[in-house]
Amino acid sequence: MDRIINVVIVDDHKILTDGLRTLLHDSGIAKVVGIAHSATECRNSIGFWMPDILLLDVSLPDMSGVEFCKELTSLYPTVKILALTTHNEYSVVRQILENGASGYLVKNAMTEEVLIGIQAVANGEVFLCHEVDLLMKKPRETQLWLSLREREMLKLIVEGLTNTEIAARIFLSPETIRGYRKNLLLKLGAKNTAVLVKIAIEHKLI
Amino acid sequence: MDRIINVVIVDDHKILTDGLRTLLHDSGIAKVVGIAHSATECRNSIGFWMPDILLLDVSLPDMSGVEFCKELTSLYPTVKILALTTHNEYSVVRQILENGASGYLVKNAMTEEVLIGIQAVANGEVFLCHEVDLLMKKPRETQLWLSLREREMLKLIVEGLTNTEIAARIFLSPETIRGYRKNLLLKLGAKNTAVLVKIAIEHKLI
DNA sequence: GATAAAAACCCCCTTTTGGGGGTGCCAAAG
DNA sequence: CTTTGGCACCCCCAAAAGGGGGTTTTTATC
Repeated sequence: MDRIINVVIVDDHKILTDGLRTLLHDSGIAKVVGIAHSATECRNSIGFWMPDILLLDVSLPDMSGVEFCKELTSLYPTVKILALTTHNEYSVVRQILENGASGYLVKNAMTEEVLIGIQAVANGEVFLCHEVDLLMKKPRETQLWLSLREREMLKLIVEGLTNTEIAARIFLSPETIRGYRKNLLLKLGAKNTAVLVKIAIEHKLI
Repeated sequence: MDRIINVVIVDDHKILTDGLRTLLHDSGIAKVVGIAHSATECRNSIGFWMPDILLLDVSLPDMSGVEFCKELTSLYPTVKILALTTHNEYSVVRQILENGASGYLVKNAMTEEVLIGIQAVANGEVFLCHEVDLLMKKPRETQLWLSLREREMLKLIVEGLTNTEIAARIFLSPETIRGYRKNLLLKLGAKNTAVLVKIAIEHKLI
């Protein structure tokens, strides 16, 4: 075993991608065969690169990293995706793992963890960096997790729609929307819409 | 001229700091004499490091980068601060430059721009990366800029306080708060509080 | 086949917000 | 010396949100 692992990095921070390329190269375990700074760039070259591992940032300039992850795993099932992001929010981790990622690293993890993670994922394992591992092991009740409908509702509330507008948009009774809104306030422990929006954005629930 | 420039990096993303250290070293123009992953870490060693340039991320885990920049420039006026961050928001750039930074780089700038920036700032110039330079040159009317009172108000609104609560907190008439609230909605082009909070957070006005 | 959770719906009543107007004071910039 | 912008204040009234209670159906999961 232990042949060199081919890696592609997708992240819009050129400083990070350039630095990481050097680091991986110097490590001897992996080689960066491609770098993309957006989903589009990646889409154009991935078929040619065909890496073993794809390091993916969730905050891409042109589309949601979660969406892109879903797209990649269905088009290229042999390419393992290792999320490498700034967020350590339960919601983000869970969403990207549900969409086909094989691992999750936060950017302030140790550099060695990146190497360990790449090797683990290349061997078919699922890898979570220490910090995220702890996060996922916490009892489920303490985590913020919303149903599909609730997330949809939250998005529309954050966009500033009133109950009646939301009702018209998704063909439901305004009373139903009111119910969801109240429940969201309760679930997220928000006093009013202002705090609700704040929590939604901070926890990347949208 | 052209002696090697001593640089310190303050950023909590260890992957970025490690990569950047290698990049700067390889460039031959600068040397990383210290790395800190938090304001506290930096505070403990800066007196010993005494670099020419300090690369500073605004989103530190333990305190606001803007505050920390202010602190550093007053304590160590000879150390030039070059902000290196993810944000290209007018408000963030303006605030950090007002607090003593000598330059501003966004993380998705070209790696070469970092080198150019470091050299420029070391020569006593003010350096803005291309993207930010364009941003600052845009006519002032198109930029979001709030007065001190307005920012204070916005913070309290985002925290979920009602007009009456804010009034009680800062000893003003509830009608005054109402006036500010209306004006904020107008200035930021928000339809209601939900959108106001969203814009405030996204543009880092708080 | 029970249990639980999500989804959709309803009423009463109070508080808060938002849209529209308006006033006056003071300091800095032109 | 006038204009502009920040700051503080006021009224009316309609719309929206929030606090409290409730019901039913469907859809998983055990």
